Amino acid sequence: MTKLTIGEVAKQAGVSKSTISRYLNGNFKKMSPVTRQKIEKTIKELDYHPNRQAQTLKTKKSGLIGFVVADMANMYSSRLISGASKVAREHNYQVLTMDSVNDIELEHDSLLKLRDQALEGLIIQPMSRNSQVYEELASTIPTVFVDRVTDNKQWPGVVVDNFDATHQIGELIASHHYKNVIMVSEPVSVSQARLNRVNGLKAVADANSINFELVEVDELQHESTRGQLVNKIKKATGTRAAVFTSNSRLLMLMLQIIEEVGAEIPTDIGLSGYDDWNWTSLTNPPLTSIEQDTLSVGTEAMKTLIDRISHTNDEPNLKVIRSQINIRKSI
Amino acid sequence: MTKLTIGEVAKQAGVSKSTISRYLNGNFKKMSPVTRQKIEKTIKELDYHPNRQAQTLKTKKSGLIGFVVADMANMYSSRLISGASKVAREHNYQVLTMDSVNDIELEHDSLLKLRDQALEGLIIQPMSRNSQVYEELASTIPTVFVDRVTDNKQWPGVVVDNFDATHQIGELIASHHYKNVIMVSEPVSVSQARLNRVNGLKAVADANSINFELVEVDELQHESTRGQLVNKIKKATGTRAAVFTSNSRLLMLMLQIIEEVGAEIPTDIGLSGYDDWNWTSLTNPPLTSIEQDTLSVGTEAMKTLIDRISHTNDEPNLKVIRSQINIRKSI
DNA sequence: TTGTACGCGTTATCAG
DNA sequence: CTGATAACGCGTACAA
Repeated sequence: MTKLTIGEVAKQAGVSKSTISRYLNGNFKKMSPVTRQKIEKTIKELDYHPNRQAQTLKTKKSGLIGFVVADMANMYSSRLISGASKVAREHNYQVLTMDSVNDIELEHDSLLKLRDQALEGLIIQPMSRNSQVYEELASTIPTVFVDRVTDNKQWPGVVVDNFDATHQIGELIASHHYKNVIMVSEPVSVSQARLNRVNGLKAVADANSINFELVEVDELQHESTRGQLVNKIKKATGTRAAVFTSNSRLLMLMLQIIEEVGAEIPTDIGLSGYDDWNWTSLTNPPLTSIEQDTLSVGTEAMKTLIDRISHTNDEPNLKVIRSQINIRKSI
Repeated sequence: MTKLTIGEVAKQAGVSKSTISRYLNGNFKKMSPVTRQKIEKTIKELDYHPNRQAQTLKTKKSGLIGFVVADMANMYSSRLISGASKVAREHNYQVLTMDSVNDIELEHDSLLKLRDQALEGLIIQPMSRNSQVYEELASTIPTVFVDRVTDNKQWPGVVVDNFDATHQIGELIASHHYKNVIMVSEPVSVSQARLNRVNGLKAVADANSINFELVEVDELQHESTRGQLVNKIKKATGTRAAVFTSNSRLLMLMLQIIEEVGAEIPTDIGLSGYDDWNWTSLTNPPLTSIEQDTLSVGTEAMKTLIDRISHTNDEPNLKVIRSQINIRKSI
């Protein structure tokens, strides 16, 4: 059994390699229908399919796009890929995914490995605001950054509207005449995104002379953490306070605690927060929440990347994906 | 600027391409330290790195492993990839991920695309129990199936212990002298996994003459669905009943409903179920739950795949990953 | 309309 | 220890 190459097909079909190659690449303009059908037939018979590596070596087009995510095991990253893959598929690209596992060194390694793959484009959910490798890669192949902004304003990016989203929730809270806002978040200083979320909410609170308190919690599983939160809620109950959490777990935890304390939502206390898992419509009452459109971040990133690859649009730009505010009954 | 190839490096270093190639592939056995250092130096200076496509074309080793997941946007699939990627990285493989998006035709297409990529191995979370493409690919390159069993017993696979896990929970329930078990699940017949979960629990119930009821729910967001469940719980309260849910959303929903009804856990009613998001330790009381070790499914799959690639172990085998039973205070 | 011949960047076989 | 040289499988001027 001789291995199946374009040459073999040519022999079987009684034509030359060039003709087969033309057929494969859709150059039918100058090809007699006879030979075309002959080729089609033998290709089907032999079940031949061309070797991508050889094609790539020749054309420099691998059909591959690299995607380095911060943490594959995180819902956020995987939705990113999900959205990006969809668009990639529509444009006949395949996505080579690498996981940084929240480790800046692993990200570095991943990037280096991707560099040698003749990628046509690259999407990065960056661990840092800048780096030598970013520079090198972004200057070599079309690159788009997602989720986190970088220092270099020349690089196109797609991010989420953290400030605006909590700002909107803030407006909602203000319109319901709350007097206090308690924001529960994991440590804020380590993440620009968290900071933006705090600022968005705080801005409205300040503007409306609503009292704003930030509660930073860390070890959620600790009894003491829970106890601390229980006390906070007990004190806040009936004071026209609204609780806002910066992620889904915290939101669920607070919902639990409020029920445990016996307070009514929203009569005794308001509750809202980020929902990463899509469950806030199932509770009683259904929770007003912010839903990040991570999928769109992925699709938009891939779209702008493909624009760049085809030079449809080479302008540096930062796209902001609006979060969805699900207004329900907890505020 | 002439592009950087092995030939260019050779010229600069004053040696031949062959020598450079030897250097690149670590064949230092027969190489003077002098030339070795010379090469090392110029490679660093030029910042040269070899072209993978050319290497692959020559060696047939792409360093690529394909992974087709059922639904990238699903936590289960992404954890699978996460685990697999980790092992792949340790062995210097890269993972080419494709998303079937729960569509059998898209899976087919993905598989066909992967076929042309000179993959060294393939992992599939299959949409069906068998198919022509599975046969073709599995007979061509080392392949491992994950999460779902296939008809062909020759194919290695890694799955989760659905029956055993719920069976264990059943034992726990029985040991606490419950008289009724209410299992809440999404439609069972469409999924072998769900069926196994039901059967595992039912088996224990039957063996211990515990009354077993299966409640299938579909449209969770419907008011009527919720109403139906509320009624069920009201009736069950105080009858020594334990509720078990087959996924995380349902578990959360039931927790909510039980609290709404005013029943105490576990005094008035028991509660347990699958936890996909790791939140059951945060509730009050902390919930006894089943945690699937999806990550391990991914790592084990990649390990057996790599064994197959290196022919360390070519036996057909089905690995079963045990779920973790988190015994807490709700049963 | 089709075929010839060369090159893409690398590895491997063989001499030397 | 090192260097020619021939593949790997394909695309494409150029020629016919």
